[in-house]
Amino acid sequence: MSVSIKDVARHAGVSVATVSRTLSNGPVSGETRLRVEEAIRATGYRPNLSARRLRSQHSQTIGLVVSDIRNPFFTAVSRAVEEAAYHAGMRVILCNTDENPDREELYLRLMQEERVTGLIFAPTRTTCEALHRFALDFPVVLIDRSGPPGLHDAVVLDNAGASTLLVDHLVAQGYRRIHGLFGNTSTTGVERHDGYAAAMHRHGLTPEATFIAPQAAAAEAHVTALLEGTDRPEAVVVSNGQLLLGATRAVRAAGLTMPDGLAVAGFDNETWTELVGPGLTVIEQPVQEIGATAMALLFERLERDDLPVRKIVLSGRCVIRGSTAARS
Amino acid sequence: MSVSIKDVARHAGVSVATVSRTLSNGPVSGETRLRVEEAIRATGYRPNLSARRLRSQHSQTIGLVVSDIRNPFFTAVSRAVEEAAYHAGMRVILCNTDENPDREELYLRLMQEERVTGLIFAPTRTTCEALHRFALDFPVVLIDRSGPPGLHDAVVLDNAGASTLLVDHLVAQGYRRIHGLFGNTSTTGVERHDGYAAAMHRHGLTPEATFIAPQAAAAEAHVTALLEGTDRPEAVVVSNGQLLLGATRAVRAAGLTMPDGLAVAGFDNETWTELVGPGLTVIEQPVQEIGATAMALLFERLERDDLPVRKIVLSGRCVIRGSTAARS
DNA sequence: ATGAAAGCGCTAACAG
DNA sequence: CTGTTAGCGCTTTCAT
Repeated sequence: MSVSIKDVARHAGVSVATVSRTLSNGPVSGETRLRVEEAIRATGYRPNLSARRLRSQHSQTIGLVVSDIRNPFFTAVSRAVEEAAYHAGMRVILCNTDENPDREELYLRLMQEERVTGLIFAPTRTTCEALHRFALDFPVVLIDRSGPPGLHDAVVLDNAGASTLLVDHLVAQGYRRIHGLFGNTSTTGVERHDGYAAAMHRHGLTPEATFIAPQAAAAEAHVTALLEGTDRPEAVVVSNGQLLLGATRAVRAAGLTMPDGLAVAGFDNETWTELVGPGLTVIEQPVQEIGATAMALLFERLERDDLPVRKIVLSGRCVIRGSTAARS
Repeated sequence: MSVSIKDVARHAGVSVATVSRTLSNGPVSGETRLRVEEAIRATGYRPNLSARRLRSQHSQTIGLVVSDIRNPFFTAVSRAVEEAAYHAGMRVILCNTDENPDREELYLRLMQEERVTGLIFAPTRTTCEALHRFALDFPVVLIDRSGPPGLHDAVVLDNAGASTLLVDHLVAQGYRRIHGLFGNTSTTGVERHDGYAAAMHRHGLTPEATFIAPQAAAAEAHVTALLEGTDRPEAVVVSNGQLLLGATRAVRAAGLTMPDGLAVAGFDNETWTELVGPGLTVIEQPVQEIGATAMALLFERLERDDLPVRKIVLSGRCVIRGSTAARS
């Protein structure tokens, strides 16, 4: 058994209340304080957070539930969240759902049992729609994907706008037959598709889009098929880092180069996009800011729960590289 | 205030003990059980984990303290750890230290206050040596870096052996003037250096190694200087993914290609190493296995605390790619 | 300034 | 099978 406040009290010859006061800088005489501090050192006492939380009724804990921390987007966001938590004296519980609704549900329950102070959540479409059923009694901020409007605060990218940037750029570079590849589990994929389709129409072009599982292998298979097909597209727009990876592999495996064989543009400015071939044109998301803003929204709502529901839409930046060089 | 076991008891017309028994599948009559379950549903009751932990005196929580979750090595390890925890019904608290000893100390204290069941820890050299001072009363498994022998269980890569693989390969490919670049904050860097130096000597070559801060920018600056210098090396061995990134950038920035301008070999089989230039020759670490093994050691020690201290040394796999093609 | 005592939500004896 | 009760470690009145 570990040493408790009682042991410290005994050691210092005072009551537990006095120890507690010393710990919280309450009213304690200088001499007593010294004795208590000495006793703490001697016993190696460390407060028990479970007991504190039970007594104080707040957990000082933020939940962070994402699909997969290995996705660099979430990795970066999680660092920003942890940083903000650290400065607010809070801790973070991290959960990976693999976009699996069952696991999302399990972890939402866990968040309730932990009595988290607040939750930052990137839900699948499925759970997003069912979120109201959970009767969560702490504030939730959605990131990356937003739910039915008006229910929860959210921080998202201007997905449609970002797609537009990519399509406009490709068109300006002389590309016409531009295929789109989008993830099929999140609202993000849908929004990016819609922006793509709208931009294509505006340019008088015909969108040709496919929704696929958000994994590199799926994208690789699909792009390989496109490249082997009879009417190979000139360019492809790809809706996230994983799919971009698959597309890149497919182009290389086909022995082609960018942009001659296929121009490629996508989302997520991951480390490697700068290094592969002529560099990949991508939308850079303000990842750090997304995490920090989510935490800021959370803290504001904890202060005042009568705030209107806010949806913060941040813009992506188009990083232009060689994979979309002007069509010759 | 959230609903407690008391509210459920009142709602069901039973005592709190009966509710508790129902929750833990204790001896409760079928009819009562139904009434309680109904009450739980009606009230939306969720057990309070702080209270449970206080009462039961175990936290069902694993601490995971790493330098930076954005480092893909730790990202992958953390997923393996979380997976094992998930299956054992445990939670994971994740902390990033940025290799900062102050922050390490703070988080070690937090681990004590959380009364974690066990800790998985990648310490800096500084903290590693001072670890015994903390009097941690839970098992610790070190990963990636091991401390003074005999104190804590550890799961590490055969770093020296992996360096040897790289040097032997480079020499076999015809390279002689092979420079080494190693991180200066962890024991890992030291071991990789030692393996490199020993292998060089064995081949009758002179090691020329530098220890630098484990950041891409530092490696980029250093390799740029090497390339601009009068006696440019033929090849470089680089001790982790971040440094590898910096080295790659430097080669590109100098307008050179691999391996003609500079052959490059390093550690960590990150996604992009396959895609950049002719592909990078790297040591692939069994990341998933490292995390899983660390958790296995932890659980074993929880079962029996009289086990001898174990250090599991896993071998890396050398993935040969174009960046070290035979010297012409 | 200090101590005694209640109680946060829960589980585990112990009684019945 | 079920209820009563004590107590996990801590903070916070309420006295003194």
